[in-house]
Amino acid sequence: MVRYTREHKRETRQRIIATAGRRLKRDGIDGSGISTLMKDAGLTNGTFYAYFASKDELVATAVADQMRAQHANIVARAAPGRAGLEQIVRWYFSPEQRDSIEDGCPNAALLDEIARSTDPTRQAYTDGALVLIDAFAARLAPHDPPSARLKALSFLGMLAGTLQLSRALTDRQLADQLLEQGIRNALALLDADHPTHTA
Amino acid sequence: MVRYTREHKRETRQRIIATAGRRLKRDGIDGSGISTLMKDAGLTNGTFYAYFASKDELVATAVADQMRAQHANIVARAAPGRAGLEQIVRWYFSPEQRDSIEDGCPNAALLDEIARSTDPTRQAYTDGALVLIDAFAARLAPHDPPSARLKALSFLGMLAGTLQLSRALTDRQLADQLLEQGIRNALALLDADHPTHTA
DNA sequence: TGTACATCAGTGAACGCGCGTTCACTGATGTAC
DNA sequence: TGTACATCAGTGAACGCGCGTTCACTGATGTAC
Repeated sequence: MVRYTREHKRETRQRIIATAGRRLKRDGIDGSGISTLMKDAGLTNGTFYAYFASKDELVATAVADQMRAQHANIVARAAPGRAGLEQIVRWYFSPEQRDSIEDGCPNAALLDEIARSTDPTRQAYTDGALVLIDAFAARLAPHDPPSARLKALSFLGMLAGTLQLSRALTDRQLADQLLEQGIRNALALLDADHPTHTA
Repeated sequence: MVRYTREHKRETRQRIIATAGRRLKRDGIDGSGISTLMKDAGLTNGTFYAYFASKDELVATAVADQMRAQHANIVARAAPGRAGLEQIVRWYFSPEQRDSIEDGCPNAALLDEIARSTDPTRQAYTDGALVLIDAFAARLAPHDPPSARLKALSFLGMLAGTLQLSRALTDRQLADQLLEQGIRNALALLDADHPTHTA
């Protein structure tokens, strides 16, 4: 077994970040302890500080990683133009993605906790969100992406809030209907003319 | 001083619920301890269980109270029809309401934590949300409110998600621009034709 | 009206537990000679 | 090539602390006679 190599340690670190991302989305930031986070990665609590200076640092790193993964796996893989955005919307508002919080969108799972977090975490989130919305904007206005940035940003907020609401409701049928309504609203927003942000 | 009366105890209970609502919105559910919640109401931790069977019960009660207050203070006081909804939107997306989390909207402050909560809390939230959206629907479609329920529900999700996002971003200017874009999107949603929910 | 007693809102210390963090230690691996 | 040693990923117990919850107690108020 390869152990005392930089590669091994990098892989272990990456594994901690990835499993922490899932756990944080599932149980929340305050709801996830170091011991649990390390156990998820197959390790004990003691070795945590060989990888991160504090829980805060792991949280910020995991949030950044989750946003990056969201971009790489979902957004960057979608078709160009409006068709890609419609793909994303339909995936986003599917009952499957709503019900699998661990594998789902970090925005919907953590947004209000991130707003309460320390600066490094909020900064990591902001950086990740900017990458996401640039990819949205490029599909909204291929000729002039910057003009669509605000629309892309509000689009992200709408997606996350609607999904959170669908997750919070105890009335399953209503929650499902909300997802369908979310698709209609999102498509309408995409098709609406957008004013340039200097207007 | 009046002490050993039902009234006194009811008032104290109401005070705990009200201050807890503010604290929960500020620090989150997992981030607020019993001692702090009681100290906020001018009491010590020991007497908590004379008022509530568990933290869970207080959380569910405080969420219900916050939703009720949101309805009574903001929504029910708004003008009838579209004008009232526009009032609400402009208040909701004002920088003041975004920056005063304690006094602000419980949906935006707690939605993802509520989605992770126990059934009583999710039920309390759902009940409160239904009252809110019925008031929205009555203004969206005064002639036939039920036809506008889903639109009203998605409207709530959009409001909460956009506000959360504006709170999470570290780029203040972008966060402010998002609020303005939120107003535009919300008004556009209000003005769009809505299909009946049976269509 | 005055006094003895019952009521009960509220106190504050304690319970076991898990938190974030620290640290002495282990033992498999890599390296030097 | 074989052996002694250095390295270091990982362990597991412990730190002080705050958590949710329990409980014996206090003392001001209300009630009975």
